[in-house]
Amino acid sequence: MKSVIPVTVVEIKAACSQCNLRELCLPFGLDPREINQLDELVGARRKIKRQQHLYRSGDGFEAIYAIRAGSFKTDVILEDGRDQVTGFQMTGEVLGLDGISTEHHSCNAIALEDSEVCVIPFGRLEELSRQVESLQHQFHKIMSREIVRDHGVMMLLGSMRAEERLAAFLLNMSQRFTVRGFSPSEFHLRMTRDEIGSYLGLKLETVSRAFSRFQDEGLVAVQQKHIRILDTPGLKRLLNHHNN
Amino acid sequence: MKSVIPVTVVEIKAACSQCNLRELCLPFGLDPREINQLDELVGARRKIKRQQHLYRSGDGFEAIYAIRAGSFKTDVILEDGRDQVTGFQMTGEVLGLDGISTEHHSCNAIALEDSEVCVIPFGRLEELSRQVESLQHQFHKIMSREIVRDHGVMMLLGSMRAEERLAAFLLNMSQRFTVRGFSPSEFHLRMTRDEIGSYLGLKLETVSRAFSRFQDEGLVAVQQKHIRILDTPGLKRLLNHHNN
DNA sequence: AAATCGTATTGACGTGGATCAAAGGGCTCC
DNA sequence: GGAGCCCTTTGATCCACGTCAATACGATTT
Repeated sequence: MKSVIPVTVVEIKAACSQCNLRELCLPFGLDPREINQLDELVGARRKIKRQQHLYRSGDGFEAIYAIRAGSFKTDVILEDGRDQVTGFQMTGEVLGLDGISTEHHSCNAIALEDSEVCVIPFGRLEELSRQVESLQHQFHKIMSREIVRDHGVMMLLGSMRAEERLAAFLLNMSQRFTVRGFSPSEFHLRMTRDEIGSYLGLKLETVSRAFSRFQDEGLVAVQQKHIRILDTPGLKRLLNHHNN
Repeated sequence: MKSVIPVTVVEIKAACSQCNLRELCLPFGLDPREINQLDELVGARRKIKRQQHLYRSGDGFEAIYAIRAGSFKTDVILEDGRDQVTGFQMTGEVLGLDGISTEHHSCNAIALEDSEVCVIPFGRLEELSRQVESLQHQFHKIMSREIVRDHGVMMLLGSMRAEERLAAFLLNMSQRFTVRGFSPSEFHLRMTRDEIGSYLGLKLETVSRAFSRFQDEGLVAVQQKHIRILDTPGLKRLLNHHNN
């Protein structure tokens, strides 16, 4: 348990204009004046400890969240207990879009590590995006991107074999780390094999075995959650040249 | 081939105000004056013959489409030829949202039968939804609904067995027919076993066998594409009581 | 530094759905 | 209204992944 530390005002209030993630996030494409307007509506930041929920399925929907630091998973749970991880989210990505349709969230968002989000009250976002065309458009792009991403996951779940799924996953992670200024070839996964498996529609043992196979073939070096990609073209080949 | 019939003006121009699908579609929640504004931006209707593309992956994005009559499938195709059906769309549903994120479509939309869509130029939709709050909100709901739907498909593909997937599919179709005023228990599928299989991540033989099993168990009566659901609770039981 | 617990790896074996194959059956298009 | 072709069904066999089980590893706690 953390001891009680006085929180300074600058920490409480989000400020897109100062944020180095703004090129990935909602402010993308806005001019400085417009970003200031966005600053005014973005509420306080909220810290979420590892394993804690940002929101739960069924919660009323009031805001969307931009990830300021850390990472999350989203999942859906069936009555009989089965669950499916629907995505992993990194800094600059937006959480909570599922809640718009029914005014209630339809999935759970759980922090994979101690994280921080910017709270964006949705009513006020709609209001501002009626005034700021570029914000409106960027928001629509973010929603559309989520739809396109989901189609990619369907392709993966519906038509790929285990090793292809894992290769696609690793390449995707690599690409997203790269965009954020990290190494494309070496990174730390924040999720367990079980969570990767759930996302990829595989059992954790199958994920583990696929990692081992990749390691044997010299494609990656795996040490628990630490991944070093040794042969990116090799991984890509696994995806495209499916022996049909 | 239909003979050449002179097309009247009222047929050419879409008119949401006259459309019996407006409660399912973009005009939902708008007052009569607002619907008239929407009428003005919705372009001509466009007829798409069975098996023809409404748009293709890679096409530039200019408009979204509301299905006025008929039905569609969307699919994604990989370089190696594998394809994945990402959805089936019915009247009142909106197609093309995938194109917003990159200004290009990322999937194909193909008519399952002779169909007709209303063309909604996207730039003008954004413009109007800056002025009409209820339109803006309805549009956001439609996009969000698509995201939630996709999560459901991921759940299906990632954690369900073949018969559960087909049961979920049938119940979903039934529900959507019901909303449109058709029988919940008796309907005609417009897609082939192969397309159902692609959507559900199964081979067509598996789909066919699952249908036969359902028939043997008295859950449904299947005659090619004509489906009669005999035991809805039975199908639901298949879904929820997964013997874990 | 030992104890504990969650996470990961690896092996042996079972099975659900894929694959291969063949035979009808019903649309579609002349 | 008939020919051809696509679609569907069903059977036999195979294999990728799931299941069950044991062990090992690493991080955290005490």
